[in-house]
Amino acid sequence: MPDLITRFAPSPTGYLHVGGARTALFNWLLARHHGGGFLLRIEDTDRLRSTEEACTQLLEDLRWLGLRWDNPQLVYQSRRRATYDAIIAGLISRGLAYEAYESTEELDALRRQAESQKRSFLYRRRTLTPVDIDKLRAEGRTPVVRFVMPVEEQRFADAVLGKEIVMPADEAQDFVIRKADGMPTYHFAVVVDDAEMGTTHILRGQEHLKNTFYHIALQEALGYARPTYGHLPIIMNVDGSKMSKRDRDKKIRRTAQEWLKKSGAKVDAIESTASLPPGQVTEWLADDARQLDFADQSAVMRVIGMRESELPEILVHDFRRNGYLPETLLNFLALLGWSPGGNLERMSVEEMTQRFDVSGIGKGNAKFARDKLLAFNTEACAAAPIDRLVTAMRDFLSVNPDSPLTRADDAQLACLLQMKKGFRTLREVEETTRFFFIPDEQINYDPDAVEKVLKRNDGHGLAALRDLGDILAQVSPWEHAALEAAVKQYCEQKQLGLGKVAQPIRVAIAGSTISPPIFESLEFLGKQRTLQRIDRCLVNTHAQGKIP
RNA sequence: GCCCCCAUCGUCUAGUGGCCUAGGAUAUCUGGUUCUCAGCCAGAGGACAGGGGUUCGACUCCCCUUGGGGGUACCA
Repeated sequence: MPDLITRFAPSPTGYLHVGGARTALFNWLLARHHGGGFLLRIEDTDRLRSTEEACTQLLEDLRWLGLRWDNPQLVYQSRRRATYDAIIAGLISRGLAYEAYESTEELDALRRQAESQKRSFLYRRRTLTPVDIDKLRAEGRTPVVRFVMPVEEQRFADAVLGKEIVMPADEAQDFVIRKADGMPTYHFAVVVDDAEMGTTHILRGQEHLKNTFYHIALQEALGYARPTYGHLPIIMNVDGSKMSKRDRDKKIRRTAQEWLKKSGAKVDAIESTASLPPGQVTEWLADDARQLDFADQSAVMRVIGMRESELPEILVHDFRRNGYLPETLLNFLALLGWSPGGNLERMSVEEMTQRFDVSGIGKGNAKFARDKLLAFNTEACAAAPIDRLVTAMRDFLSVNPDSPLTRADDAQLACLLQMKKGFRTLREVEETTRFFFIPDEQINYDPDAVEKVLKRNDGHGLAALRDLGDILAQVSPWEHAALEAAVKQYCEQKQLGLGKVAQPIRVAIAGSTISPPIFESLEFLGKQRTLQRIDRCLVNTHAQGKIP
């Protein structure tokens, strides 16, 4: 057994949040740095929020990031009821825990009352006679179990904050350890499981700072060793708001409402086009508290013409779908709150592991600014060997199955990646090269591009395109060097800059003013398809009139 | 309301009493390169929240104010 054991203990509520990913990463780095163990546990004691699908998604994200856990058998808290119950029975028999019967409403009233007196509400044990208990039970109340918190000062040393955190005796209160539905609360399960799993170090979010007093009191009552605690600062949005999984849903909701207003379409049109059950979108739009699941979100987005890149990236899965490399995300996340010291920033996973140290973790909250992540990703992609990029592209396509690039073979992907070198994300590669894989007749010409490049200046662009169609037809072999030579010769002849000639070809083959370098693009597209697209473009543009 | 944590360029951060006229990254701006987008190259501007102490000397230590964040659940 290694002498340092960390763990990551998420609740399965869907794809992994970047905040959770960072917590996992720090625990993983700490374990790896010391040659210790990193364990995974699923905290699914909230029956309403936990689903099996969510759990699968969570594990998928951790695997994608490369954060491997060491326990082949995952620990699910929901399957450990018997263990918890036995320990709770022991506490009750020792007088360290007891049943309490107040309803939620009664407790709320007490809290409000305390607040009106400008103090905080603390639950302390009230003595109940057997007669009282019979009466409460007769009323049909199901008790919770509360732990008898010792009324004394509690303190622990926080490894991240670098100081002792103290709770004075008069803040002690008896907290719930078993809910009325029989499930343990988080506070109880976390303490028991960490002890049984041999956890020695716990890095977790700062929202748990004050819970730690409950946990150490429980550890003392149960004779467990106290792990080292470190509370991590929280990751915020750039505007200072909390980064929430709901931001995604909110944004889709807002865009859908705008779309409905603008297009004048009915809600059920969205439902039928997206092939969702009738009423689902209607109910979702009517109720702010509702959320669509991932697949349904995508379906709605397709109908209202919303692109993935318009969504706030909150989940690890969002970054995967938008074409970031996992190692880049890890590097960036690590630097959100941790610094190895000095000016070192770009690090491989190995370097991070080597240098990781809890004392280098910052104490203040950090805002999640994407532009720096983008820069990291650009650099990492530029530095990555081509086969790494092909693998990453395959992975990207596996979570973007609608992309026409799924039809490309590995050699083609490698070629695209090389043509687009300097790209920022794999999504950018996808968006700027998908025209290669779309049937010629499905190329849409961007009206602005057609106007600017082909029609403006008395149709010089169109004229050039017509000439080039004939010139390109003569080029052999169909390779970028030969193509370049032919086109440049034409430029010289006509006293034209290359830009005046390349752009019309670009619009003709890609439908827009953006593509990989033009001669390589022509080579990739092939002679026949290039000439077909030029013809089609000429015909289409003529059909719209205004031809010189 | 009550309790707790935190505070360096827009953002992420380096800095642990003199090395700081505060370093890096990113973003921004200006120039250059290029067939588009991106990239690349060169340069510029930009921060120690405020006020008190302590000290020969404070970005660094202490206190207060302000600001930000968290908790205050039979959620985790």
